[in-house]
Amino acid sequence: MSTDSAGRILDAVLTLLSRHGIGGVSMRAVAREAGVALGLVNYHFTDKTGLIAAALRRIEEQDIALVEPDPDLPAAERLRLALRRVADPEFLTTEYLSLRLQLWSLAQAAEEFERINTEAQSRYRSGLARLIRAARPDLSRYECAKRAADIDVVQNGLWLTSLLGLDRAALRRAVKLCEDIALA
Amino acid sequence: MSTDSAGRILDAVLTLLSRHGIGGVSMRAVAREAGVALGLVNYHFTDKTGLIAAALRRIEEQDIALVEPDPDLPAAERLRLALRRVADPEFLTTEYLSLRLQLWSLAQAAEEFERINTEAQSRYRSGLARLIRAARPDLSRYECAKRAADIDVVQNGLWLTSLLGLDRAALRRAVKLCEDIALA
DNA sequence: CCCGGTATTGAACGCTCGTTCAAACAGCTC
DNA sequence: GAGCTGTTTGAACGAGCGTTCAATACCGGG
Repeated sequence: MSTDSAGRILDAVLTLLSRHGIGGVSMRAVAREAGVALGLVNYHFTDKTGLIAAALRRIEEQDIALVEPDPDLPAAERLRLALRRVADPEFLTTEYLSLRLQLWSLAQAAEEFERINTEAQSRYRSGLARLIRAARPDLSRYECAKRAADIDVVQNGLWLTSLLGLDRAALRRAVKLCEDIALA
Repeated sequence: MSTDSAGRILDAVLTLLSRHGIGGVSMRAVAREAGVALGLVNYHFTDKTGLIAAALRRIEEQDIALVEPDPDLPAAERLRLALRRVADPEFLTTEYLSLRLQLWSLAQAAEEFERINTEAQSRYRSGLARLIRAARPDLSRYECAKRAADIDVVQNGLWLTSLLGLDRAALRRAVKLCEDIALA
């Protein structure tokens, strides 16, 4: 939770996005949720598109942090940690998953949103490839990128499917599948 | 493409949903896209929620048909066909993929949408399990359901990731992964 | 104490939204 | 052709939307 008004407004956007989808995000609803006056939203952010883009960038930063864990750990441990963290109860809440889904689906609404999305996706994937390479220096850079792409597919499926209802056992099997791909 | 006005209206909803997301679907935009007057939309469908729910049901039927292929083929062939069809160029167009994404993200907007989604998902998964069981009668019913769940994860990831940009080789590897899971 | 700029407020604007409805139109039977 | 039933039209309504803006509150430095 943020304390400055701009931060509270961004938090409000993400909360509403997750709760009701883009249809629930109006300038008035955002102001109400953030506990500020309507005019303040347009004071901090030029327009609605800029507001949503700022909220999008804020959440994407958290994603990148997923594949940049504690550098003091041994490489293999860092990789395993990163692969398991996507299935953490912390990230598999309905709020967070539906927020992710809403962010993805925003891409169709404006070109800027799509650019932010694909950029974050490729940053995430190359971060993952770097982790694999550190844990498995015997593999070529190309092979690591390939495996990162395959893991990305399974992880995206894991997120999406668990939003639609996925049992715990299937979830564990998916995480195991990712580890197998990374370390095969 | 439909010829009756109600069908043309549903087509218009799906077109607009895929093109601009839910934000692009207004009663007026739907009427314009379908080439009918505004009032006719509310004549065929009680309100906007009912309209979108009807469009949702229409597209889900196509999905179920994916796992119910030609019953004359041998079981193993039917399974392989179903697994490959999700990666067909016919289904991997941006229009269709972004439509799928929009449908998923609609679940947050109304309880009815969410119910339609999860219901279709479980119908699809059990259809897939039935195909696996027919191809591999030696497996237990439970094992087939497990494999269907695993394949569902990878397929969902395949769809979602290819919307964000996935190379052809990674796509082929994902399809192969599904076949390996089914026939292992 | 007052001044400067930054932060914040809420009323007001024009616009689009979803819904309603009386009217017109089409196809049909008698 | 009159009458009936089911379609189709577009104007109208009130509500909510994003944006603008003059007015107010806050606050550190002169």
